Amino acid sequence: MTRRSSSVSVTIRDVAKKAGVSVATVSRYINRNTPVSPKVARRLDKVMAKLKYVPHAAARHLASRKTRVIGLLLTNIDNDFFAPLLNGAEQIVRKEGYNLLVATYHSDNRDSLPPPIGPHNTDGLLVFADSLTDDDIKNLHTSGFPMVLIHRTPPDSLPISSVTVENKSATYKLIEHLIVHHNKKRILLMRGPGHQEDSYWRETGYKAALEANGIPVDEELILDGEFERDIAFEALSHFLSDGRRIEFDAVFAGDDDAAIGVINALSDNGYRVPEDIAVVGFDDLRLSAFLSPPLTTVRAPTETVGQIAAEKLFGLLKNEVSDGITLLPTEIIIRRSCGCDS
Amino acid sequence: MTRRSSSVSVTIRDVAKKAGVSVATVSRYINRNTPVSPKVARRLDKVMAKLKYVPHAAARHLASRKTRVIGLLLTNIDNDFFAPLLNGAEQIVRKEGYNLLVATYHSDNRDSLPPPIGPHNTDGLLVFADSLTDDDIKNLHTSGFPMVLIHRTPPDSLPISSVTVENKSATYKLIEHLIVHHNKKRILLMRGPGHQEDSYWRETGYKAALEANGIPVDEELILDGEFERDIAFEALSHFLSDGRRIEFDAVFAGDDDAAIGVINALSDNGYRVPEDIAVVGFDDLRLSAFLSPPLTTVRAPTETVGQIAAEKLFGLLKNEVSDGITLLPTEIIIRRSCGCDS
DNA sequence: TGAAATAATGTAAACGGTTACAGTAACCGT
DNA sequence: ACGGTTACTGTAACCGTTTACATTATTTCA
Repeated sequence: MTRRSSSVSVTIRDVAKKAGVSVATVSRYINRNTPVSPKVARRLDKVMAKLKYVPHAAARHLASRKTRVIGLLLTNIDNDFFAPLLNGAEQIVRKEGYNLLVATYHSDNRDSLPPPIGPHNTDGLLVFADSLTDDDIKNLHTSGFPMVLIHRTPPDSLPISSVTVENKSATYKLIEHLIVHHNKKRILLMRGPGHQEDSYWRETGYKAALEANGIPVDEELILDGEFERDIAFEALSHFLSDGRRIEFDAVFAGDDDAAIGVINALSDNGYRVPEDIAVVGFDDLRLSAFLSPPLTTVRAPTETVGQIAAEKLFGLLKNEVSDGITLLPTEIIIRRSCGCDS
Repeated sequence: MTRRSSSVSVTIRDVAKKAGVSVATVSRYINRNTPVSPKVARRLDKVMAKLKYVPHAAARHLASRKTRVIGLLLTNIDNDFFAPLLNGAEQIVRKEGYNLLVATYHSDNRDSLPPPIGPHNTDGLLVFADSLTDDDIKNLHTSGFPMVLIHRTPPDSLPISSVTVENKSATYKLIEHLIVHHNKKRILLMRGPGHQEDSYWRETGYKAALEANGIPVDEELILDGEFERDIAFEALSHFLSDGRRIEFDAVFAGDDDAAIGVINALSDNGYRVPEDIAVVGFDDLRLSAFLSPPLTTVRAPTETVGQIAAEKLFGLLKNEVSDGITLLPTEIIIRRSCGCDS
């Protein structure tokens, strides 16, 4: 027994020597890129098994200039929205025999460190929303680095692959449902994060629906919910305890996570949902059907987004050309929080 | 403009030449391990910024024999249980300037590939439950590879760090609550995955509580829920539609995810929760307080588990000795699904 | 049968860093 | 003024693969 752990120190040379061939042959057999005689193949199988040889990833990466790793850059993890996204991406990555490096970062962090993942440690990047600035994205793109954007479109209409979901018309339908089926006229909006596209298009859909139905947009009914449960809770609680007592009869929470905060704030203040105030969300999280009341929302195919984004990235790695932006359809899901009894 | 992307091909030698120093000096400055004169330091800062130099991770790994990556091996991702775990781990990993490689694997996959992450591409591993077999773990341990187990204890009482949560006494209290406060006598158990320790201890706690209260354990009241919503739903639906109509008045679902399946199966079959059947879970997922009815469960500090596990792993990397198994406390959370009106 | 084509293998130079070892320059105390 | 520190800096070997190129063994076919 030597001092060093065997599994870490057995190299391709050990295998080559023991099998009586050159390292090149071993390498070729491992990578299956040049045929090797059946005799040698069998011998190598045995030797590698006996020695428990595992190729050293870094050496491989250095020599081949491929990491066999793809990176997923998120703005945050602690939100039930991200689990299906990650899951979808991981499925494809695993199927392709790659590894997945997951990191959180936000383009606001300008002062601090550069993104922890990029060309130096991955073969390609899945970039969620505002995890990177437009400039970061442009730089990566001009350097030819494979990348697909998630829930955002490319800056300057650059030909960068992107997959996102339809926000505006789904929101429009959702708000119109509130107006025509439930006769709501004072619908409060919990806006999402400032620069996020989902946020922008949902707000646009909201305003379009109001206007199309002759309801003026009242800026006093627009709060910042940031697509986060706690922030939405605080924002609405503050709004409710504010002396001004502004009337409203429904809330579009921006997303389902914020909707939970909204429902909480409402019930803490003695409002019943949906009898007093209707609440609707967006995303259709796994939990949304099980809330009390079950949440009327928009179904976004988040796991599929993760899968398609990863598939596109692998397409890029295989030198296929970027196929532009994929907009996945969404559908409104009527449950009880809007006042329906389905 | 050259053909190759500049950001990928600028090496430490380019920096050294342009700054008029040797590559060793550049390396030393980057790694801050040997002091460098202030003059040179300033020059290097400028040159590296101008050239947009980013050290090539693989080359670094190969030379230093450190990857600055830690691996998280899960059995699956698509369960709200894993988001906080991942989040906790990622926080610590980021704080330490490391990267996180996430993979799913299961020790059942014996036929197929070896685990995608290990000594060849990480400096240490966070191993969740049964993602690895006992043998895999023993091998890694004898080779001296840093590793901390999550939600499982070491095989053969080996001195491997481990962090998990208290299952048995919490379950005991939960079941006893059903018996003494709600007078339940026929409590159905949805068992978790076969070899998982959480599963074992929860079943043990369940049986101990029944016996301590003079209720015989009835194997007919034990179903396999696998800690998964859909499986629990199917198992219970099948049980209910089975001709035998076995009586029961409460369900311990094993975990909260399964509890959702249980509640669904029950209401699909015309039972009211908790009036007809009480339901309790385990984990206290983010969503559990918002279910209808709000779920009585056990709070497990999953995000903290992720943090502590990662911290322990970094301790190991800094050559601290394994500090054995950490058992985090759990507490029962009474809400309405057990029949209480809190 | 022998030249040409084909298949399998070997040799050795990268890949881009780290670090042991060996210098050199400046400083210090006597 | 000089030996001994101290503080940086440089040279070059090495980390474990891949792969271009060279070489050898085996077929193929006129």
